[in-house]
Amino acid sequence: MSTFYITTPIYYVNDIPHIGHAYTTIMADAITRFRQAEGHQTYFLTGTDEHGQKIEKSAEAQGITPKILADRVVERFKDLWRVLDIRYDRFIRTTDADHVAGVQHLFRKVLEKGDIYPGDYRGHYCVSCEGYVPETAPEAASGNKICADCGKETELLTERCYFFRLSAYEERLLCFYKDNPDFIRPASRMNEVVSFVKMGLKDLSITRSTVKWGVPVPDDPEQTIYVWFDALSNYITALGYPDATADFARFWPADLHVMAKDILRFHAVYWPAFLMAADLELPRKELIHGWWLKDEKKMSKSRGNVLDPHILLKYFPADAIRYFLMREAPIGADANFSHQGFITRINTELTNDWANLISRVGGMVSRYFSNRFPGQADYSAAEEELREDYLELENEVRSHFDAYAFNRGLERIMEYVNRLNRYIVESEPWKMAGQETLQPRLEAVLKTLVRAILSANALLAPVIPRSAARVREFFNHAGEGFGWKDPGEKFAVRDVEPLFPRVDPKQFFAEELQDSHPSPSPKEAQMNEKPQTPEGVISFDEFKKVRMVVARVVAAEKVEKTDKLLRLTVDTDSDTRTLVAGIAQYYTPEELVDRKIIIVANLQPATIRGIESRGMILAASDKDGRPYIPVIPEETPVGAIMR
RNA sequence: GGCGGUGUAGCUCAGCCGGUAGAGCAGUCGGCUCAUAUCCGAUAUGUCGGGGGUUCAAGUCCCUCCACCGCUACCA
Repeated sequence: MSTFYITTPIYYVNDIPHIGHAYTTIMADAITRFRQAEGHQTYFLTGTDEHGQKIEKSAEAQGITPKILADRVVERFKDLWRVLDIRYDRFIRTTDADHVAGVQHLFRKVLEKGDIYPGDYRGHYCVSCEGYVPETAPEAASGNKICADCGKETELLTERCYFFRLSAYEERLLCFYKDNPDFIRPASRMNEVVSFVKMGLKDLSITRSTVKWGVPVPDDPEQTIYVWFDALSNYITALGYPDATADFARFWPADLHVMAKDILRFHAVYWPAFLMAADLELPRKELIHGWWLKDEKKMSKSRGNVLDPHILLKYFPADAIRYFLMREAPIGADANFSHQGFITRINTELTNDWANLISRVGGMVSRYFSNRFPGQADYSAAEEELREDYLELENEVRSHFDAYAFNRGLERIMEYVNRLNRYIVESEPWKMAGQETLQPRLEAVLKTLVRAILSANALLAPVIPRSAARVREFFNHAGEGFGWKDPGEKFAVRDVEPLFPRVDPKQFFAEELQDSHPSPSPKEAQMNEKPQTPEGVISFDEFKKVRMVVARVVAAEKVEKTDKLLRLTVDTDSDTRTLVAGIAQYYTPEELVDRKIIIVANLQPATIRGIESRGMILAASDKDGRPYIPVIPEETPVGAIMR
């Protein structure tokens, strides 16, 4: 029997589960169920990443141990997976003893091989946050980086740690990508990976002495193993690595790692390199999906636009959420989540088309045959056509699902559902009902509909398993595999109950979005007929958000190795700040010094050419992009606000 | 700047190896009554981002420009 090993990332317990976690996990679950229906023996792994400084600190803040903190969050994940009908084989935690042992073994093995070596890590360390900031962080005038969390300057720190010899794997990785062009799906992501590796790989520091909450380095208890070496290893330790367990032999290498695009590099570059270093086989494929956006923006805790699946679960069954997420988003692209879109999709496709089809067919079988077919059906070409259409549908849907294009597959299934609804209207069974001679025809029509429903139901089952099981119950059919369903000529059915009760959009928006979602998207606001400023017009309040002040240029210099950039130091009265402007081709530093200009003072800082630019200079721009800096009357005080 | 992607009906998107535009939703009109006020049919709207080129024929190939997005070591 062929096997299929699939994983989600392990989720960081610093965050409580949200729709993004749900998306990845539902996708993996649907794929698992699909592979099962195809006859594969599957192993589905998910879990949590529990180590690291953030956990250490937030546990400290709550006055509990990191493990207790993790235990609590883990329960929330498991609860959500239970509610969403996620059927995993193992929920691994990086604090599991076998994982810890496995990571240590892996570390030791690569160390002995020589691809892990001790060295010094130099980084920009934030004392108050007790952590390193990334190289991409903005830089202060002193040359030190600025910590994104607290805004304080960092200091350059050197600490002893272990490095992984990632640089040695550049060629081998590129070869691997070349030989396995399908390794990363969708293909566009593969290009990103290849170009990243081609730019050159630096060795990776994989341990920390500043972090205590982690897997200790074997024989060097001062050090703990840092995030990625620890976390990625879960995919093999879950199967029993380093022991030659039956699971490991049967399921490794993984057939599919599913993840969101933000952790692509770690899975597509670091992970294969680690495995090569350990002489292990590489995963076969990695499926990268996009993000769910809210109001066109990435959901984030700080933005407060995170979508909690529990709100939807109050109104809709888990299958509705599963269906929507799989149906709505194209394979690798970001998708926008809107409640309006959600309700419309569920009400039209699942309620009106699919559930109502089942309801009307079930109703007729009950009324006209008392739920039991006599077995005297008189079939015509129309019924045979329905069967043939189904077989064609199944081929297409399976190949879509095989390519993980669930949106396409589900779309095709709905076409078939529409086809069935049309068939009912065309055959007009209610007109046959009263006529004795047409009973065999009526039986043929309804039976064929039940068969078609059961068949389509099997295709839907990986995505909406719970309602699929109910449909099987309604029609007394146990088989979960694919194919044209034939329960026999004399089969009996049960009474059918509503599958996806209609949710009234008005009620949903009135009750739910008011309390739980203080800022509905513009579209939804319009649905609620709230007043809106006309397109292209901003309100006075919106205008007031922009803080423009008069500033005096204290110093100006060209940014080295650029043609267009000037680095300006300006005095705004309340502070002195640096900003970068792309005006060097038209203005010399000399003519700007001491001049008064207008700057946007509350613009989000950006790092340009390694310089943090806090604000932007206001200038008119002609169609060629040439800037014209307005002249400010000499007597204007520095710090004056424009309005 | 480099590499990649996207730009098609009001909205969300299909359109493979080129043959004079499609679906769903929303809108309008009509039909049915078995069904969760559900279903079925018909129907308006598009210079397929702009410009140029190849071709008998181009959303579909080539060039170029614009906008937006992703990765990345630079024009806020």
